[in-house]
Amino acid sequence: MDYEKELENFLDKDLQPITNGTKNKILHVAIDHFSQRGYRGVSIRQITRDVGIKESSLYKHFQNKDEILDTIFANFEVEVVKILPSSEQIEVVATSMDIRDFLERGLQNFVNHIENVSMRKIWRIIYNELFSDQRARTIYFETIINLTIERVGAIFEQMMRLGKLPRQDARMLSAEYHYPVFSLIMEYNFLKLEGKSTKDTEKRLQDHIDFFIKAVTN
Amino acid sequence: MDYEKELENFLDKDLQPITNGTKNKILHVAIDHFSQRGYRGVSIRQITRDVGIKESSLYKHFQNKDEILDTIFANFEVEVVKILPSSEQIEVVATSMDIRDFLERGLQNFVNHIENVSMRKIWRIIYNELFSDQRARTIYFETIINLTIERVGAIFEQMMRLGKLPRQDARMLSAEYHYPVFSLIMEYNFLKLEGKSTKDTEKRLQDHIDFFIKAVTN
DNA sequence: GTCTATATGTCGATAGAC
DNA sequence: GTCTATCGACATATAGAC
Repeated sequence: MDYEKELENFLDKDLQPITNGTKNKILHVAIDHFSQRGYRGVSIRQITRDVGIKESSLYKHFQNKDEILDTIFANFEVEVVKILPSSEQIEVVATSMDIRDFLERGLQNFVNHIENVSMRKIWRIIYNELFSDQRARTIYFETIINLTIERVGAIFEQMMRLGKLPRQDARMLSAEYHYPVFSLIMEYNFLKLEGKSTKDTEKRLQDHIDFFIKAVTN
Repeated sequence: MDYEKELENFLDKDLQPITNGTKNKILHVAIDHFSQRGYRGVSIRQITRDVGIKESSLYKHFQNKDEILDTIFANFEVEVVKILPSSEQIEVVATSMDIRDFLERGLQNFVNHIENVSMRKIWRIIYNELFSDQRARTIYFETIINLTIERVGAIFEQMMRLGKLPRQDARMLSAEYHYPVFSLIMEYNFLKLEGKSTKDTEKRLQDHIDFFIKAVTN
């Protein structure tokens, strides 16, 4: 179960697949270092040393240090959007699942996503750069938080129409569900960072689902 | 109402008041810079330039760069503990207030705290250094999150004994209340950083209190 | 696309005069 | 407790040979 996946090949910042092995390796090494010491705390020297090339060679693959981070963020955004329900799925999901199945399925999707070591590292980079990098802020607040709340809110709304949920402000309800989830995910990421057990956090996530369903359905 | 306070004088890392004007000014300038570009992103040169002294003079006040951050964190911890209900207050608070008054009073305490510009900047430093500084992690997760949940949980428990709340897991309830609050506070801090309006966030905080009270009392 | 060599700048910290 | 002057390390990035 603790089988940990890794992204093998990345996309470049224009979302074209990277076939060059060295370029892929640069990204792997950079992700590893950035996630541990932050973008500013990592030098081109350290990256190229671990890749096994000289500093000047790196500039054949990336124009500058910032383009490496750009590429990492582009890959992250592609992956993170995959775990959200798409607009086309609203109808079928709201019809075929009850509220508990839906929430637990969503959580499981996320757990699968975060079991990918590369993804978990990029999550840390995002947190790390929130205050110093506008791109990280945009991904976190607009893509992760707001888009998630909005998409799930649309499903809640459809469930209300189908009588599966009492009528109320669907977006607000989605926010109430997700804010604790985002906090706990952050906690989860930090515990993983320190190699500690995440069992408590996983239990709290489960408790939260229970609390939420109880609060929402009576 | 938008009168913004500032901490005038700091404590040194052993919590003794700092009377030296230059040393206080170094801390003010350092807080300002660290909060904008992170600890690593700020040089001693930049700090001393804005203080109006030479680099070598700074070392008469602090042994090294890290001791500046140490001092900032020590001051923050002192201030942040002040907004939590103390163990002695549990009894009287649980007796004299109902759940809504208590939550709104707590929120108001926090808003007062964060209206202090210095404090808000140090909040940003804490967020910024969460992944790279163990001290920041400890303050955030142990002092801010866990201690808050625990103290408020104790008050919830006492309210349950007094019949002001239905009996249930008090600590879990406190966590359910606080996780959205922490998320929204983080959002609030980022909006302030970008000079944007925090009205939506304040409304969501209010909505959350309403949702929580409704969920808890029926 | 890799290398050697180097340009140019910034960093934290110290020595020692006043 | 302020200053001038400086050290040694490390940063990003480029030129040009192969």
